[in-house]
Amino acid sequence: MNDISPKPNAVPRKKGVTIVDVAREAGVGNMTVSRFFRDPNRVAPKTRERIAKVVERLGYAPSPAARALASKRSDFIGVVIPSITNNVFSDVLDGLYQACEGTEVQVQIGNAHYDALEEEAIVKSFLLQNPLGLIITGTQQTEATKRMLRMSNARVVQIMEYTNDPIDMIIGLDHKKATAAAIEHFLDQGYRKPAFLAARQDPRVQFRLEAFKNVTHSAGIDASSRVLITKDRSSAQMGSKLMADLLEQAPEVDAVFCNNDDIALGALFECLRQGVPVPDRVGICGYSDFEVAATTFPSLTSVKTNRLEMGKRAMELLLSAVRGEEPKEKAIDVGFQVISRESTARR
Amino acid sequence: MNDISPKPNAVPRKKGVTIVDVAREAGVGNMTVSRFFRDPNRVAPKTRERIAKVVERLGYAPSPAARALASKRSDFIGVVIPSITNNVFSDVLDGLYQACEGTEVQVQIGNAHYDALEEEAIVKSFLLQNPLGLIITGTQQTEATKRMLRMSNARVVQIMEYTNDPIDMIIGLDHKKATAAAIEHFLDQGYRKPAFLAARQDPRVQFRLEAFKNVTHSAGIDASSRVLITKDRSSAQMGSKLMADLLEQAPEVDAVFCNNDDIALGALFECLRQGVPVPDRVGICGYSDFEVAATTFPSLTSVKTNRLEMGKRAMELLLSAVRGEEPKEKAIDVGFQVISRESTARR
DNA sequence: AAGTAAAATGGTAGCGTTACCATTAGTCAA
DNA sequence: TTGACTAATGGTAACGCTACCATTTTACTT
Repeated sequence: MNDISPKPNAVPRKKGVTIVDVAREAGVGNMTVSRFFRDPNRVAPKTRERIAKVVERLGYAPSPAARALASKRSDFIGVVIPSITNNVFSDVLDGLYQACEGTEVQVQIGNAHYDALEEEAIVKSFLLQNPLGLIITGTQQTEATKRMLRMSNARVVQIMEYTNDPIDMIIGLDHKKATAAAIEHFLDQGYRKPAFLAARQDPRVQFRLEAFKNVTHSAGIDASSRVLITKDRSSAQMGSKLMADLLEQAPEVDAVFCNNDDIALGALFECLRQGVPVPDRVGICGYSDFEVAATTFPSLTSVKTNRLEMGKRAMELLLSAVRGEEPKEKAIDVGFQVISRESTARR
Repeated sequence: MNDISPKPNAVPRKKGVTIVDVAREAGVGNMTVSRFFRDPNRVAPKTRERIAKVVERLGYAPSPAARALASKRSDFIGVVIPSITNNVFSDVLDGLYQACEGTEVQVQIGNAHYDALEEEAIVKSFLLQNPLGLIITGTQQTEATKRMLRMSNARVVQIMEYTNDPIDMIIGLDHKKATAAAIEHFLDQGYRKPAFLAARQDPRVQFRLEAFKNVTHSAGIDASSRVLITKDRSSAQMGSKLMADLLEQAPEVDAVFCNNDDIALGALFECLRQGVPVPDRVGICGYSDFEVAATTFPSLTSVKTNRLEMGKRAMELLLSAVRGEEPKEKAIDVGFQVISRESTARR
């Protein structure tokens, strides 16, 4: 454990106005001032006004640390995601932040790097601080992580996936269904030799692969030689590389399902580079529906996963649970849409 | 101010092991245990070992809240950025997080939405918590913000820009120089009618525009009719739109400097769509050098801004300052590189 | 062995708030 | 007016740690 603590010579802050000063000036007890902040309508309107004035004049603001210590509760929400750079999560984050704007909650982000043990360590460190709640990605936590979360009294929202057996609450989508819909879209368009490109890091790739196998199998198609999965992280460059490999290994391919839009983007560029006509010779379907998908040429069919909404609702769910309003639904499916564009519009 | 505090019926956490328990079990005073965590080599090796064992056995971990209250100092670092979804910042964030991995600091992110007043509010709320330090984007803070920062005793690192007059410390690059280099690259390639596409939200656009004007002017070029700036946020779709507008308004254009790679990507696709040959008819240069730039077709010339490094070093700088090691350099220029690729490779 | 400086340790009083309960003021019906 | 209830308020003891300084050990000289 690296020691980051400031050396004794580091300057501490000046001391400020405390709740006691406010109470004295306003001619009330400190509990009343405390209440004024915690639950304003438990203090009489007149008193409220008086306190407000003093607070304003003195520039008082409650100390989060003292609050946390006295109440054994801090007002932050820990968010555990597997990557900060992956666009998928920045959209979710955006939603999370949007939903807690104007509230007093603080958000703290932990980056688990697609590693369940790192995730466990982050959760442990978060729980130590008695967070209001935690938001955590997926359902593949270690047993120890799940146990800690269950034993703690922090509320927990899992995101990105959907299951009816959440640790506490969950909001996400069914990646199998979403993938199945995409593959069926290929079949509808007359594609018969689909491929599957992915970066292994994301555990949700597994679900999607399963769905891919199921759907192709029921359609009497053997696509097993067209499944390419790298263990590197998802990126456009990796998409190009996978596409190049695919065209070499399985030149018969006529449709490519990419596990993320960056991979799809790379695949698309590789086709442009090699002069492979899209969508006629090869159809391409991405996953996530990044903003860029609508503007590529040809524009990119993708599975929209409503991440902004997911983030927003996850935070709302958590906040309402924290407030004591037990949500009617503890598992929410935000669904998906196959956005059909030019890259799969075979004539 | 929205009231997020849990209602009285919300469950507080179970009480845990305290420093006193550890001290008792280890047969030492609590100050020694406190030291054990704050500054291990101020306690004798034997004692240290004894404490370590008890800590392990009891599963003790210090309470951040109590620490913060008693020491008037908390161990978090506030990061203020103008957008979470903009890839530019996710790279910086990644660097920041990398650099504080393994340390005890917590990172808290505030999203200022490209709004100086919102930024001010965030800084205020951060300072209330006596952060170890703050990392803040750019140099365009309000006067009030700057004053608060100067008066507080939190260390501050500004990022993204470079100036020799930082609030405290700064690490970034000179966007004027970087832009000038890009435009000169255009001129070197024989382009004579450059254009400037941008989304106004980012204050650094202003610097880049200035450089664009200067360089074109000194080259005896009047490019004023080829400056297109939208106030919407930067995106590939916006890039396509701007490019389409540009081709209509100023068909003579032969080179396009885009203020961000997503805009460049959109512009590139628009050219593909309209059958405008890149780089022969029009050269395109992006800014930021996103990962995708290397894999587009044609591959995209871009100004690399070393954001990961910037993030890492910003955090390192801050941490060392916080530790009391006064950095020799309080203003660091991480520089840039014009990465020349196919999109400006005119024969 | 004694003397001195440095290293190691500990006692205690806060830090600024909230929980818990007790008390006082206010409201309304009879 | 009084009783009976509710609303409003306040006193005080934690909460778990660190700062400050005093004290005790240890290490090293001579």
